[in-house]
Amino acid sequence: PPQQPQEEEKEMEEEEEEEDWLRPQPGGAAASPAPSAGRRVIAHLDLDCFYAQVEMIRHPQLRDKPLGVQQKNIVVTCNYEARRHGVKKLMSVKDAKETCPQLILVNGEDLTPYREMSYKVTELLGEFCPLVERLGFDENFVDITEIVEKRLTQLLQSGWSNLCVAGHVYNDQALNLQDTMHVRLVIGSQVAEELREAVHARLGLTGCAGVASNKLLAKLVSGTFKPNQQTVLLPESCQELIRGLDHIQKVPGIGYKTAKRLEMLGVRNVCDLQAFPSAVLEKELGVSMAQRIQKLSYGDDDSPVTPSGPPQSFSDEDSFKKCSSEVEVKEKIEELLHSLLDRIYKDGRQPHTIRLTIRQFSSTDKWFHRESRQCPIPPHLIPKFGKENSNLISPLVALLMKLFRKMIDVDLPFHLTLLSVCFSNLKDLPTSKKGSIGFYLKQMSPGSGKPVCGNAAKYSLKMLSV
DNA sequence: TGGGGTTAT
DNA sequence: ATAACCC
Repeated sequence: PPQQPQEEEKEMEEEEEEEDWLRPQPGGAAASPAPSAGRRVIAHLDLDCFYAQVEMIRHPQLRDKPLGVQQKNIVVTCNYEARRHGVKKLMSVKDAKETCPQLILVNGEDLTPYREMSYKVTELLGEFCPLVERLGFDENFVDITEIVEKRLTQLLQSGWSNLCVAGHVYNDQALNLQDTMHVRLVIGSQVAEELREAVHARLGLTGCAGVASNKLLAKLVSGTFKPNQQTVLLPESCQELIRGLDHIQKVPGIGYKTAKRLEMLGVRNVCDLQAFPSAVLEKELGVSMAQRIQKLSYGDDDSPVTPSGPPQSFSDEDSFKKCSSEVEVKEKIEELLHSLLDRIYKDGRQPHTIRLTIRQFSSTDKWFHRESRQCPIPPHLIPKFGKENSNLISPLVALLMKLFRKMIDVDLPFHLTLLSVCFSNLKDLPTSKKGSIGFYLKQMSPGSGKPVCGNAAKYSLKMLSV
């Protein structure tokens, strides 16, 4: 049973109100807790080899065979059977076939099935809790603080009985149920297990979860036990986790460029970054970046879980060996537009900006150097996005070709290796003159019994606050 | 090395 | 518009 509340003096801070009863023991090991841990409980969910899992659902007969997902000349991911045979993520098709001749490859250049399943996962998590943030197609952060808080209250009322951690505890650290944060994180591990079970039961997908007091730590800890397992990080093991990273680029938020700049300063690992003089770092990287990444190096991350909501942009791209004539460009652009218009139609919102991106061949500087031009979509075209309108294609192609000529002098030879079209600045459909949300939600398309606007209706609660 | 995404400047 | 970051 829990200790009784201790009727001691009110402390100077108004920070802790109802939980003086669970303070760490004065004699207890006061190892370094996560800085600014607060009392949040964050779960990070990371689906196992996501594209390969989706393909195994689409083709059940391939489930027990070594399976890879191919885009162009690359095996972008593969199932665990293939990994047992030595196939790695982002291996070239040639290497993969040599490593594992029985490897079965499916083409994954069209992301539609993955995108759809990805949003199903995010929406499912959204049923548990409103604070769900997507990271790519296969990861989600969930701020489960409120769920944990509710269960903690219930637990206190109903008596203690047995509180059990779900899954692994990082570093096998012993639990101290006198510590309120330990209790919260244990409850968090139970919630995370329920999230994973729901994703598996409803969508047939497995994945890993990490539970910790912030996003950085939750993400780092989720990978400790790898397929289909979960791990909770207790604050005292924070330094072990973060210092265990062998290179600074493994810290989420420190990418390729920043890692190179840090290396030039002699900063190679997380300990180096922790110990590096702040003033020097600030002069080198700017105050904001310097302070942020140095906090990250201590496992300190106060960034909130920001609900992603519907996508802010829709893009479609294709890469190729060579595209060197205007006619070819036009053909590729038309292809990209067809699938994009379909996606935008299903979303229900209207884009107000269009962008064309290209990559020009260069022997050095292999795949950097993309350029783009964007412009507003002419107002008279915008209403046409609501309908199944193929006559949008030609004005949009014309617009995109204008953007193309702003980047490329078509009278000179050129060599493109990528084209990409992006629609952004998405706005909800204007509300009808009748004006009410009810009217809006009841709009049906002629044939089906479904609302005209999928996501617009789905996310229409947002309109109430406008 | 693919085909996506986001935010900051 | 680009550059950085994420998957």
